[in-house]
Amino acid sequence: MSRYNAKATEAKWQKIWAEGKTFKTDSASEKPKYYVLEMFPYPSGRIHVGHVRNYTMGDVVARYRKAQGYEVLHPMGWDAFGMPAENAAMERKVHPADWTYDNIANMRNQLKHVGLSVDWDREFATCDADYYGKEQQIFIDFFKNDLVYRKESWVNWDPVDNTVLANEQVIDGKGWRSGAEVERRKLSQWFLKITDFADELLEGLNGLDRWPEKVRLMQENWIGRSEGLRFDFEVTNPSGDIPAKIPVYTTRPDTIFGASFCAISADHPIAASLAKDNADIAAFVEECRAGGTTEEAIEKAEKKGFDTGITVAHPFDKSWKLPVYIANFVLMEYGTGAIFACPAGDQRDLDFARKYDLPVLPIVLPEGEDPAAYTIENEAYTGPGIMFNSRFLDGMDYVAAKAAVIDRAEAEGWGERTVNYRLRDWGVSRQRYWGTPIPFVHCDNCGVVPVKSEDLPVKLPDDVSFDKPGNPLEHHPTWKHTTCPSCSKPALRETDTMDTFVDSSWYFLRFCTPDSDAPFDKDTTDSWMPVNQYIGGVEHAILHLLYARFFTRALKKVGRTNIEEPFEGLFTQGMVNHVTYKDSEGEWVFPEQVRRRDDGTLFRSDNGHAVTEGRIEKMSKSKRNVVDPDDIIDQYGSDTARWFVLSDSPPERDLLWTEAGIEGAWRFVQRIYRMVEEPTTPLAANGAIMPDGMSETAQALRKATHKTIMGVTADIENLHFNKSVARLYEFANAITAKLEGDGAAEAMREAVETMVLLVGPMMPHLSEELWRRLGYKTLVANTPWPKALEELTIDNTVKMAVQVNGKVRDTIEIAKDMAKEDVEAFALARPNVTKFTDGATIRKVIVVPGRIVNIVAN
RNA sequence: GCCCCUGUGGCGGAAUUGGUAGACGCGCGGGAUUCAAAAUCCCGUUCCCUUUGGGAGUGUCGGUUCGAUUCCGACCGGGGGCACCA
Repeated sequence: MSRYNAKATEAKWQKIWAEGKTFKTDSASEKPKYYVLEMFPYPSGRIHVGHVRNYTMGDVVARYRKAQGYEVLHPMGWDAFGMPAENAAMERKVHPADWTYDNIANMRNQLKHVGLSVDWDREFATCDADYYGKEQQIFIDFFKNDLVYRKESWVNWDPVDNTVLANEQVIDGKGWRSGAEVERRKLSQWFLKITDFADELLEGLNGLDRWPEKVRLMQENWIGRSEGLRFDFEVTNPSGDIPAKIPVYTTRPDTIFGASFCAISADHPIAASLAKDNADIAAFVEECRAGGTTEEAIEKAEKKGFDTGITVAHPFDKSWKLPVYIANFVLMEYGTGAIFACPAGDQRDLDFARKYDLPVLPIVLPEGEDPAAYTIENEAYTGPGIMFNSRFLDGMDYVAAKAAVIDRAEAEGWGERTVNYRLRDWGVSRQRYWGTPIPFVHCDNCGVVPVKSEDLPVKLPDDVSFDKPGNPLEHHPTWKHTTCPSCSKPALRETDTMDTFVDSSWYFLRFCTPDSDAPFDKDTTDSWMPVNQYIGGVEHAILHLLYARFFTRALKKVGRTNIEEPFEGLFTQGMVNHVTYKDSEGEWVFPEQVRRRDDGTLFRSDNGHAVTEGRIEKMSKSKRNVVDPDDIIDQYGSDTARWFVLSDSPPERDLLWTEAGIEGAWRFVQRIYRMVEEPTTPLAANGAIMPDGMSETAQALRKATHKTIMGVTADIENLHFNKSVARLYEFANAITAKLEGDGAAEAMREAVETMVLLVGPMMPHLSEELWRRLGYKTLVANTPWPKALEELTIDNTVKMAVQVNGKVRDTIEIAKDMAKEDVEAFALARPNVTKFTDGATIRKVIVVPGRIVNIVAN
């Protein structure tokens, strides 16, 4: 029996594709365009199985579309800036650039072994000066269009590493590297005005009908639009720095007569001015700032406040005075940093009121409650109801009351209807080396000045030291010293670099024209955009995808594109999981070290320790439940790995990696190979014509062939790769079934050729190899997708189930176009049916043509 | 706490608009081939009942329907997102 040599064959075809530039994309092509993109990888050093799954899915789409006659853009690059490179520099004394480019070289090599239909000529890394220089240009464009600004803002500061930490890098209130207690500091930071686009980004979600509902929902929640009333409280006892008015925002203006106090954030300007002359207030404000970075701390945090002594007048009754508290649960970043509190209608306000013994007046009466007896105890009521205890609102539905209060506020001029967003502007400053330098200069005369376009890129210095904590750009002896682009006097460079999410917010545009002197060529890029199918991990559902959407809109605003939404279709694939193994010492064990004894017990190959199987978890280095794609490809070949990651699990769900599964895929590879090399029925000659009279089995095979074409096409179209895999298995079973009589050789030839073409997107190397062995000189990669002959797939008879009282009692095979009455009569006469209907009265017979007959009898 | 998704054999999972539940794969059992093994091929494999045959069955309990994995309600389990957002 001949065996397929995957390793040698795959290398051969990869070479042919590369040398023939098979997957080079021509932007000038007359064909319709299709842009397939997978989220580009971070060059961590090695690819993992998750990458294989992600890129295989994209590759199936790309190859399928190419076969469909599209000019396909399917590029690859590297999201190459970020902290791990600096960590490596600190730990191993390697330069971040060297570390990164070495990793890229390794991973590129690994990816090439997967056999992706990528146009490698378009490859770039975000850490290429050519790329980040263009990014600096975009940043300056944004600055000139008021989309970039500087603002003092609170950051997580690691006092040991002397750096700002992202929220994700703060673990239990401590720096993830140093372990030091994180401080809050106010620093001048660069921001991008994503909030200008809040409404657009929200509205735009409606048009993204090829995005997962889940992702749209997550973005919607993240943007967090709310409608309410903004109004001013008049301070009744203003003095010194205390202003005459305190603006507040509420989504529940209907509850205004349940107001009990006003609360301001510890970061509110009023709190700050009070703290100047009052040590107790200063201490309280400090306390508020210290606590509460972690979720757990917030959950457990007690509501705390400080009575400022200030009072404000109720907007509807100037004689009604409300105390003003500084409260630890009020956020400066949302709304106006101050609230009116109605304890009966808000749990936080209620907790606070109970603690400080403030009034709790119920104002919304739930249905069925007695207004005389209804009280609020320890649970606020936030549901619907009728207003009471609310003067002119009494008796109104709470929704009508909302509108009534806003209308009055607007008419009387002390408030207005306002929309608020949870979304904040995007702080992009990072005090790090390995990122895109923010292209600005600080001049004593001219202030903050953008670098001139002709001086871009502002390159990172090569000679940097990571010995000292903090930002190496700041420590560099000369780099930051420059001259002002405007007045030419000595000035200082900005030493902040950009958040790496900026790099990934426009790379898909650069791929369209990677050699452009501009960030990208507008016309060509617009001809490719939007990305027709974007594929990546759901972990990017919010940040990356929202930032990319914002960037595209912002780039439209500055005139660089006419596109609004970057990704027409989005697919989020699941993770790859594997069982975990632990040995008797409690140490995690790599799967390849696990051996099985005859009695089924497991042990470690290196030291013989007993091994137990643990939970199935996401592959992670720390738990050692990882499989190296290189090993798999070396042993079974890329096609086997590709086939396996597409099998079984729906692509959006997690995939369980098993040894048995990969072997199953390998068996299938061999099976297809044998279909060509050792066919059970000899194949007709290449190009043979179907004879007129064909045997029943030959016709059945033809029918299976064309049904499979239809099914697999629909499945790939809908990204249901697991279903197309199942269909191809079924088709393989049909091919191996007994075949004889006239036309057998021709039907077999057609079936096998179809199989080879249909598996092409999934197992491209095997497909090319067999296509050649079938006598073709062309590449499958350049061969059109097979077309189903629909007339062959139509059945003349149908099988129908016959139910009696909803239970299946018989199946009948009848002519497809048999009249309803005839079907009914036929079914009623069947012995398996009469057995159940004899002695009963037939009440009703339901005939659904082609599907079912149900006889109701009792 | 709020929002969302999900629950089908030993396992991963199929099942147009409600119409024969369990396709396909894995695993397992049996057989063929072989001196033997690997590989390959064939048969069986939801559970229960004594079989020809019947009964139950898609997390649980109800509802709508001739008919529910599919639609509706309540509950239970698993997963995800957000989180003091006024």
